Amino acid sequence: MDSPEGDRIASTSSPASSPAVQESPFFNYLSNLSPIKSVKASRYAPRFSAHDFNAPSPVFTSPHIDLQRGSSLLKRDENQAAGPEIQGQSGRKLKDGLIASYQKEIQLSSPSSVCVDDYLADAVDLEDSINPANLCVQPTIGAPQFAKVEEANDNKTRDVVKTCSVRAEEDLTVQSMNMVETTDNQESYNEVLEFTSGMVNDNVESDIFQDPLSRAEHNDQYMAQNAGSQHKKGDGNCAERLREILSEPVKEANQHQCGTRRHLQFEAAMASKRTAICSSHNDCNLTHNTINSELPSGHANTGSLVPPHLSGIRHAVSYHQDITSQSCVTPPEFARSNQKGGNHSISSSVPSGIGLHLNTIGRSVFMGSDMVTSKKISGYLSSQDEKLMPGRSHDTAKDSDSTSILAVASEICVHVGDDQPGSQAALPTSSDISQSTKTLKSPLDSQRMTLYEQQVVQYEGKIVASNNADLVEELNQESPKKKRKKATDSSESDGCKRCNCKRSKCLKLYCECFAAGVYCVDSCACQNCFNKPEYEDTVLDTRQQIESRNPLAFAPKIVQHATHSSLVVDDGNRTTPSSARHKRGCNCKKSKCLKKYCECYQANVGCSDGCRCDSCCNPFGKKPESIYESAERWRNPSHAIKDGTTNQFSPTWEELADLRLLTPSSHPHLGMLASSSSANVRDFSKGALAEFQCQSSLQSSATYLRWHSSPTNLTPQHEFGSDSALFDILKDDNLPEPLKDSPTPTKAVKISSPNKKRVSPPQFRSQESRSGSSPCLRSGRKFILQAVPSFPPLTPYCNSKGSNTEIESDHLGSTSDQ
DNA sequence: GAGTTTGAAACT
DNA sequence: CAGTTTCAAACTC
Repeated sequence: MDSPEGDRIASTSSPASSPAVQESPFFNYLSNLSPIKSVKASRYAPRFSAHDFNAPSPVFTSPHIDLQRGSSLLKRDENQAAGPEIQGQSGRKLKDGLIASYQKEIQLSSPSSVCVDDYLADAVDLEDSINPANLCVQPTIGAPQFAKVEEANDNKTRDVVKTCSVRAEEDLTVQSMNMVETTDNQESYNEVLEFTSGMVNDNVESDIFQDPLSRAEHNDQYMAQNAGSQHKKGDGNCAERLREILSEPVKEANQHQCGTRRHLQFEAAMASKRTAICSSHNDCNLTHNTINSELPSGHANTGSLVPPHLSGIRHAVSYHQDITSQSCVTPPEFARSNQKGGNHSISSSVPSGIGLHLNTIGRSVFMGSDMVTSKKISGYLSSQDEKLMPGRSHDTAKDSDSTSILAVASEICVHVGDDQPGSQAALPTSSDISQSTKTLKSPLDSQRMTLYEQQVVQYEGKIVASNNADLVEELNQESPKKKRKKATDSSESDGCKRCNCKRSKCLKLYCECFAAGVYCVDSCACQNCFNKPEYEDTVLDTRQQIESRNPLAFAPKIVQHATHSSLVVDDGNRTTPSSARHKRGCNCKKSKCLKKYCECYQANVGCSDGCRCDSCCNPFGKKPESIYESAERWRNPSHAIKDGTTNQFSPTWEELADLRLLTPSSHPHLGMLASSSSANVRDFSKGALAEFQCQSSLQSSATYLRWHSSPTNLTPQHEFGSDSALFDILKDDNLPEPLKDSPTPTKAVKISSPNKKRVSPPQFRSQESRSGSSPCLRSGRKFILQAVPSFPPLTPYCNSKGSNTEIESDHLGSTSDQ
């Protein structure tokens, strides 16, 4: 795993490419990967070629390594004209030394998003920030510029433009690369390398990252001394140009130095936004300077490591490749990913973590690779941006980028669905979204894509947000007058948040926009709204306050339980149609989880034992009835009537056994039988389904009872599959009897009821004591135990994910063989 | 569109 | 931590 990276580094460490190295097999290998014919050969054209988006073959299994490696290789390929051999070297040392620290920072910065960040850390990758290949993303941002450059016949003009671009690059390596590009002789390469090396060191130790202007000047000096005349010419202009362009951004640069990574990303996003403006003035390449200028001093030394880079324009393409590499896990999706190309750049923002104000993603992430899409959309958006969002849509690139991101996100959603069938219910229309995104028209899309972004985040962290289904539809509803109407019309598309806040100033979680991590838009009907870019500081402060109370306050409410295998997902299990669950669970008392008052229902996910809802009839999956409730219901069938459920249930074990057949099972042996019934269920309309499930609520609970009452029975995977916690029951079954008894129900209940309102087990225990060895009691105890880890969303998701998944899969394997 | 219902968020 | 209040979305008319 490491060897490729190391090899690559080693190979690139000798940019001069000594004959020995060049003739080495490894060098040949690298050459094949990214044949660099000539320094000046087709500098830009190749960048837009389709192969730029081809992901490296999944030679290596490690996502992380692959990401870096693949991205670097691709980047090199993309940047073939830029002398890739050099690109990595200048920053190599810095990168190697900082990767660890960066990842560490990521982990520390957002406990809840550790998994996501960690997962993306590589993708976001230092290499990306260091790698000159990032240049290949520039065209994405400043496509007009590059087109201009490409069309320019005057080499000097082109060089000047490029040099300016180089100046704008925060990555010194990039600068050196461009310098190299403008230089034909090998000596210049060496000089550049030396210079770059020095610059890297300087930047590491100085605030040069924070001051693009000084950097530009620095470069100017250096160029004047070391570079050719054309460089001099361009450099001087560049410095001035930079000064002009950056004057405003720099003013704002140091305003926000909260130091939190999330904040940084937000800043970066804003910087990118400003950069987009610059791009419109053919100064797109200054973006990263702007970004850097906003980096908190604390991050200055690790400038290239700071996520803002990731959300920068340049990274779009290269990062998309990273994502693509990730997609190698699912080859079919991988191909799709490639098609989407830079859309994956959205993920670059993902590392932001849960708290990221997601609007910024759209701004910060310039979709780079999806040039075609961007261009297509930009034309349309440009005509509407100012119309619909005069204060925000400063350039079409931004929106087009966002739109592309949306498409990417949707694409990723598809991945999620494929990768994790369990998410299908949570993301029922991921494919639809993908299609819908193709026709996105409104600039609001860029503002409202955050749910998709969330999905990306969730995907990265095995967290899946629902609510994306009909977002596009609502997004297309542009009339502010119909805000409320829209929300109603798009009831299915609960993803879109157009708040109507009157008293919260849109700075509380009451505000759906704020809660979703997006700024309010003009279409919102809110009053006295502070959730706007103008009040960025206020928003961020408020967010921090809220997060201080609840670190996961801005986390997606719908989480993908990583434990769910395909066994559970597609079986139409009424109780748990999907592994996606509401993070905290609902607390419905009257709506029976049949209305959008219920967050679970609203998210199109089933209730789980994390919910405290009463009389749950959630058509997407009812809350597993506690053993106590089941027992109560069993003892007092009238309760079913009281709850609105029919009294079809007869508390006899025989009938329960029959009822069990009605519960679709993911069990390999039961699945077919169960699927038939589940298929019928799926044919029901939603309401009918709800009713059906409501009526069968007892059946489900009965199933539970039956399972636990008959240890020798087939494993109740279909029920357990819905919730990883349920597998603990099975695990418990495997425990020696003494161990089984050891966990006290009290403890279990405590843990299992994050909201502290779940049914307490004491009653059940009393029942158990009465029943003695009754299977029912036994199962009840187990159920309580299993409920312990039921919904651990408050803990870093990935922490328990892996182990749970392993355990679950192992257990499934073992139990299914039973 | 106004008023009511509902449940999450915030507060005490 | 439990109860209460506030809030805004969802819903009804």
